Amino acid sequence: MPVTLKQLAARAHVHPSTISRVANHDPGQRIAPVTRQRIEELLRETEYRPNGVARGLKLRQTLVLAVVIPDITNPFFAALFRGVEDGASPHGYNVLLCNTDGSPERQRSHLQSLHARQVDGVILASSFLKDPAVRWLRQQRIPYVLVNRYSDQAHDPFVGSDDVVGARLATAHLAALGHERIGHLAGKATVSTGVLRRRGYLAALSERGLSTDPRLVIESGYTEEGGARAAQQLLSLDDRPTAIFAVTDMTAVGAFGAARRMGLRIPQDVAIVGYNDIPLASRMVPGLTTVHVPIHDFGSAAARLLLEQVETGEPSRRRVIFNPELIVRGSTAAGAGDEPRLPTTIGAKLR
Amino acid sequence: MPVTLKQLAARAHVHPSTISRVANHDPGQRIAPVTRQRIEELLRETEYRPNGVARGLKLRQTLVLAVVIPDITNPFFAALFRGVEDGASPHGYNVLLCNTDGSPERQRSHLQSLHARQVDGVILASSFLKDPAVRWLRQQRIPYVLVNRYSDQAHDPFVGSDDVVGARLATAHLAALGHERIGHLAGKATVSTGVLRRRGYLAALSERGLSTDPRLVIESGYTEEGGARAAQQLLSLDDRPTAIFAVTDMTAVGAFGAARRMGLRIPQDVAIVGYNDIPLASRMVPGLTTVHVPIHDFGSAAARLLLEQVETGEPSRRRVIFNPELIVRGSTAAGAGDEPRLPTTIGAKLR
DNA sequence: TTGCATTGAACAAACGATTGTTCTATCTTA
DNA sequence: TAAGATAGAACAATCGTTTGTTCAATGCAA
Repeated sequence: MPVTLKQLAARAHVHPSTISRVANHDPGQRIAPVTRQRIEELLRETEYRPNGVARGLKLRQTLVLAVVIPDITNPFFAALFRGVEDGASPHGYNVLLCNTDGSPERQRSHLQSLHARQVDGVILASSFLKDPAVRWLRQQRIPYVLVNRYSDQAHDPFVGSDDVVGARLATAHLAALGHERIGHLAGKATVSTGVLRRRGYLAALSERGLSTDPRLVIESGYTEEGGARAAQQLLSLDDRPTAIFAVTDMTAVGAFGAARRMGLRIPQDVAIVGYNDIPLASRMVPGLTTVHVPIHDFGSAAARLLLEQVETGEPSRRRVIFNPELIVRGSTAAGAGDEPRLPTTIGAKLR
Repeated sequence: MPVTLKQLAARAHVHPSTISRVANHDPGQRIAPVTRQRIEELLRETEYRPNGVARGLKLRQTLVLAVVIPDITNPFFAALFRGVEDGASPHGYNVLLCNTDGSPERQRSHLQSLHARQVDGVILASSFLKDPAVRWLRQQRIPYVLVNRYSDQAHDPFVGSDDVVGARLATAHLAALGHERIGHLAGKATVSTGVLRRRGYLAALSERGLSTDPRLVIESGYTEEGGARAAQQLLSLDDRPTAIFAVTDMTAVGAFGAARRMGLRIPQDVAIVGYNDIPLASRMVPGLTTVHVPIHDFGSAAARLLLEQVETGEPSRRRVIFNPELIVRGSTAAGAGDEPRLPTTIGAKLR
């Protein structure tokens, strides 16, 4: 068992509060220099560390944050988590990770558990539009930040990118390549990214004067399996699209698989664009054209916004929006672009 | 603020301990049925949940576990974490995630922080051979389980596979294909997987009567960048190897990139085998031949072993060893194997 | 020498829950 | 009816820290 204040107090023949004050450099109370030195020596010697649980109870601050996401095996969320940890860890915080698999019930139950544990704040990347869980967080006065997906309630603190712009970028790119039938693997109507990226897709089409055949939009969700299923459906149409904009890279990966299984070449028979630019995107063959967003920065920015609230005690309504950026790779550029463009310096970050 | 026992006690005109006993179904004390009902109704109505921090302090049990790994963006560790969460979550545990980036200092500092937080147990997948941190865990009587890597101290509880067998499988496969110069991207000499897989590699070579040219073994570490660097070095030799066994899939992915940049075809010019069978392996083109281990099961088995210790209060020395299994894909099988074999049913798990 | 600051440390009350012990009615039984 | 058993609930200590308050001892000035 770790040493406690009381034990140290006994050894030093002082009151526990005196030890506590020395350990915390309490500015409000004078300690005799000689006593201070004696106690500091003792603290070093015994490697005293205050019990975090007791501290949490007394101070109502646990130094624990939580990240709630659909699934950590999705590389997007893995990178996001690293961003959060890298942002929070230097401030002494530890981070709990909760996977919801997209289930509102699991999200709800995780949040309740986190609340009972008195975590200092929650970073939520699995929220829905009009999510009751978000209302609940607000009601309970639990500091929180929404990431990537927002809930359409009055100004939640949020970190993400402009999904409409990103989706328009992707779709316009396909149109510029001459594609006239462009399909969309859509996210869910209950999730902001689903709605907004679909909106961006439609906007780009109408800006180009292209028809918006509703059969070209199929809901795929956000998994590889969903992407494969939806892409297969799309590519089985009589007049199948020659290009597909997928709501995320993982669904695009599913589309890759489906196209391959159907004997279609990428990009000659069907061009594919994803969203997020996860590390996997650049490693696909051909490389996946996608909309780059700074995933790691999402995480660290969210951590900043959250810690801000924790420290001030005030809820924030700040939003941090990053600019999405189109990265063109082989999955849309025929010919030389068939292979991902590789940097010549080994170890350089692939895009 | 969540409602407390004291507040409920005031509302129900009873003592807090009575509420606590009802809430916990305390078998040691009789509660009048009428009182019980009244209180149960109150608990439901107010959605009372005991404060986890206070509970942790009193019971010396926080219902929090921690997973310590090098890097969650490595798909191997992401899958491992899911296994742990899936194993621990149904028992009411939340899980902290700590990334060390392979640094012993960061590992050490994380463990100390976790100890101060009184986590109930630690799953450590970043340990070194003769790791002082492991000794420390043992000394502090913190329940722990080592995963994937072991530390060569007396029988730590451990979950993993037989690395020598797996590496021999991989290397023998290459030899059976006729390769005579087989290189190895080796892990570190300070890590069990590094030592054991190298041993398996050497064993397979000598069993086949193949020479063991020391220049064919280059330490790559466990990152993609390290794999790329080491592979480039290996493939620049005058008489370069025609096959490479990489210590992990991520280093194999690095080797893929290096080979490509050097204009070498896989598997015609150089065959590559990895280890772990991360999801990415089956998506490479060509598919990566690799040694399959049940990563998710590693995690859930580790959770089981850990909870066992937590609940009995006794340290365990149990070891769970899974059988590694060779998965042959296009990166070693020329011709038809050039493309990964894809299942016909969409949504089936790719191997 | 008395009185009053000032210094330095002890005291004590939380934080919220758990649990062994004690207390007070009510009920049995002789 | 008095004594003892029993049911049901209150009491109180505890987990380890933090922090406002009190207290004792010393110093200084009048």
